[in-house]
Amino acid sequence: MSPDEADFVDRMGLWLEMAGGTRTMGRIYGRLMVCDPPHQSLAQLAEALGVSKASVSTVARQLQEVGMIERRPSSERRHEYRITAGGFTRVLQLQAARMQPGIAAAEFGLSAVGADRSVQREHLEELRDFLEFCIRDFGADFVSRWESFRDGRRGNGG
Amino acid sequence: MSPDEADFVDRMGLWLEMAGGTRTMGRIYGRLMVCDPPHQSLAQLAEALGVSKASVSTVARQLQEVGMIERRPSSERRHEYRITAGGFTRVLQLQAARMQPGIAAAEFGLSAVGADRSVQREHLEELRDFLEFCIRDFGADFVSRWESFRDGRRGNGG
DNA sequence: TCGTTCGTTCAGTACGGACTGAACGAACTG
DNA sequence: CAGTTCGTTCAGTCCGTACTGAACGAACGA
Repeated sequence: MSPDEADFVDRMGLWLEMAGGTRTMGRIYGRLMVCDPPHQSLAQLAEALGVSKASVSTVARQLQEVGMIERRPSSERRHEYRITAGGFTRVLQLQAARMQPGIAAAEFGLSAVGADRSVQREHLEELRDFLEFCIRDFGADFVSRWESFRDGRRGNGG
Repeated sequence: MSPDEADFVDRMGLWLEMAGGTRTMGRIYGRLMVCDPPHQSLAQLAEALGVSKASVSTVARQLQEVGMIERRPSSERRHEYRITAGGFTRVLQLQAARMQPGIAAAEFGLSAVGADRSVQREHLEELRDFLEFCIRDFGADFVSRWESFRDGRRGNGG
């Protein structure tokens, strides 16, 4: 791995760490973005990144569970990890799903504050409505908007 | 504070904790959503939530910095904390701003991988384009979509 | 001026989680 | 069958951070 590639990998690690993930998660994803060939085994990732196989095993499964990377068997025991195309949209949708408990909390609050407290009820209703809107807006609408944006940019020549 | 209100406050705490924040942050915000009157002093919040003034001081400032609550002076020294109407949209926009370093990382990666590696360049370009799209889509477009959704629901008597 | 109350700050603690090393089971090679 | 490699799992460590208690500065009432 060239120094610039290693630098990129570390930047991805710092970025994902700042964005709420872990550094190793970002470094694994960054490595898979730039490695040649674009698929790697778990041991290769651990070797290239200088982290333990245990970390890669754990974190790679997390990345796979959220749909950021995919793992396909090369031999019976060995696996190849690679980037999932368009995995970002899935992450956004998973984030949207996290908002459901907030809706439940807001509705519970509405059952708790009493009909006479209009200001408090408005706060609760606005939270509930906003989260419902987010779930809807981050669903199919978002993906189609993203695809049209991407295709338009590609049509213009990157 | 009624038991149901306290229950709501704790649910908000658990929810924000799950969503990446802290429990106290969610509990303070939940308390401000349902308290009567809808504005409270720092000492009142600490008393009602059973946490130290130090925590409330720190966390309330964080909530204020991201625009979720506002603090206005009641006397010279004393302050009133209250919910900021529509504070959620600001949080989303702050999240969007966090994507900028990812764009920078992707562009750095593009300068590192060489023009012959098309697969890797596509990964990097897709990340860059996706993040740029998110920043754009979470901007004014998102707010206007949310406002029309909210007004439509209010018009229907939700 | 003095005492009280309110909010901030700082050192310390306690808890969670990211990461590691080692042990283990499961497949290829001879 | 024995030896090697690969991936998973688990106990343990280490570090960041959420939270507390106490000390402090700044404003009100007397």
